[in-house]
Amino acid sequence: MSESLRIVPQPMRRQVEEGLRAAIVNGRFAPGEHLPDRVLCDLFGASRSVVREAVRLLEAEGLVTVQPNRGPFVAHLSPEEAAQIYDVRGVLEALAGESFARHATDEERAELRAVWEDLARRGPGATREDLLAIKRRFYDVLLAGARNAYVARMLDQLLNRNMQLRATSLSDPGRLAWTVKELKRVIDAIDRRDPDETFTACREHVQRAADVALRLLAAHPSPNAEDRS
Amino acid sequence: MSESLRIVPQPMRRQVEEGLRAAIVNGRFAPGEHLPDRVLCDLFGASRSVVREAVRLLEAEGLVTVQPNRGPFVAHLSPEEAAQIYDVRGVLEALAGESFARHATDEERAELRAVWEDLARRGPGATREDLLAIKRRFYDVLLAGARNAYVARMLDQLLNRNMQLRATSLSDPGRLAWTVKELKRVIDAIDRRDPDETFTACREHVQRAADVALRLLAAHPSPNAEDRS
DNA sequence: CTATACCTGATCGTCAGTCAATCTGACAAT
DNA sequence: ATTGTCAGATTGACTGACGATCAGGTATAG
Repeated sequence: MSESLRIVPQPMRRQVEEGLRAAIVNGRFAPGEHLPDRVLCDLFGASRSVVREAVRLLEAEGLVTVQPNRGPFVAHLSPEEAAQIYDVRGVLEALAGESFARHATDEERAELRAVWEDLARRGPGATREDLLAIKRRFYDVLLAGARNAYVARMLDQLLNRNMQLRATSLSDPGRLAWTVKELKRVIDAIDRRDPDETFTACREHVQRAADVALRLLAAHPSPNAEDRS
Repeated sequence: MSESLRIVPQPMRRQVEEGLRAAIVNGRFAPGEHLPDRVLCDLFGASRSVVREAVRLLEAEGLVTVQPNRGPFVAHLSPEEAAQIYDVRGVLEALAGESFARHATDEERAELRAVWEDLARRGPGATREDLLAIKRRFYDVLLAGARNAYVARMLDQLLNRNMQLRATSLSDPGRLAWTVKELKRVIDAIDRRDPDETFTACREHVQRAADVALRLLAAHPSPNAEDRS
């Protein structure tokens, strides 16, 4: 575990990238909104070069779509895309869990259980932000113990991509209790050092979350979906 | 299936991006090689802006690593990274197969089987390029029938990332016969409309390929691995 | 002879300005 | 109502420039 003490300069490009990503996943820009270079430039106080490079990265992540000669737009999330994302999330999270069950240290297992207990203590009065923060910690511990940088990177992207959906499904009353129960199955399988059961438990957990989220999405039919014919 | 007749301009940025990616995965640049902006500029006849944007994308794909103030280098592939990539490939390919078994049309199933038969007809005298081309067609058909753009994009990236390894493992004598046999299990499961068995068969196929590739990698210990202490 | 200090060239990160191509929207003409 | 045209805005791409940073070699001190 050689901790790198090297300090890495944070280029302005990365600040713009992270700022823009945060603004999108937190909903400060509405889906479909137009983000011309000009406004991004004086919003971040950067030149067009760095803004354009940052936008390219977010385009590769799927957070913005760039129409030729029209510029970047905040990406929509269609129900079909959402379902696809949940499918991929399912197998990646399952792999992460399986890997965690194989490779994590005892400390990491204990920490994961601690995060779960933190979540289980929450009553129905917990705010969305609290729940998202705890879930984020859960993922951080899980991915750290999984010893696989690729699954971590890809899962991060997918979690960003459907952040809005996660927020709405987490606010569904009664979902919290099910989440806690499903994650208990994951934790227990991990403690039993049972990778296969962990895999299955993780995948089914995501599948349940997908069912809730997609049901809500069908009920609330796409708040800002100007469809492009 | 509304075919879009819209013509899309191919920006110069994309040409540079694809050209550079092809050059790297085909081994025209050695791992660890330094690719300064300057040489890329007059190699592609483009300006620094577009070269830099293209390099950013390849950095996000993991094909190049950019050291601050030193520029882009062709990425190395350590044995640990290779193993991680194969793990992720396993679950993604399994998901693709499972999805194909669920959603593909009869025509697509027939085409997948045709590609497999094409592969099975090859004797041990087949060239690496031929085998890679057939395998590429197999993936194209599989991903098209899986109806999931995300798994397609991510799997594409991973296949590019470890192209060198795939080439070496495909050239291993006797590997072809095993590949054909493993893929037959996949095809048969698909024809039986058995998503679960397809999932397992795909994942085990990738696992076997990983075993061969990583064994070769351990024998041929990293041809160009100047390790950075 | 070794080790430190220093200098120099190369490269990156960023910026500002320019130019052509293209899209949008409105307005005019048929 | 449809078509044609024009002005403004925006993108795609290029160029030149400047300071900051790093690698490598050279000179100097011990």
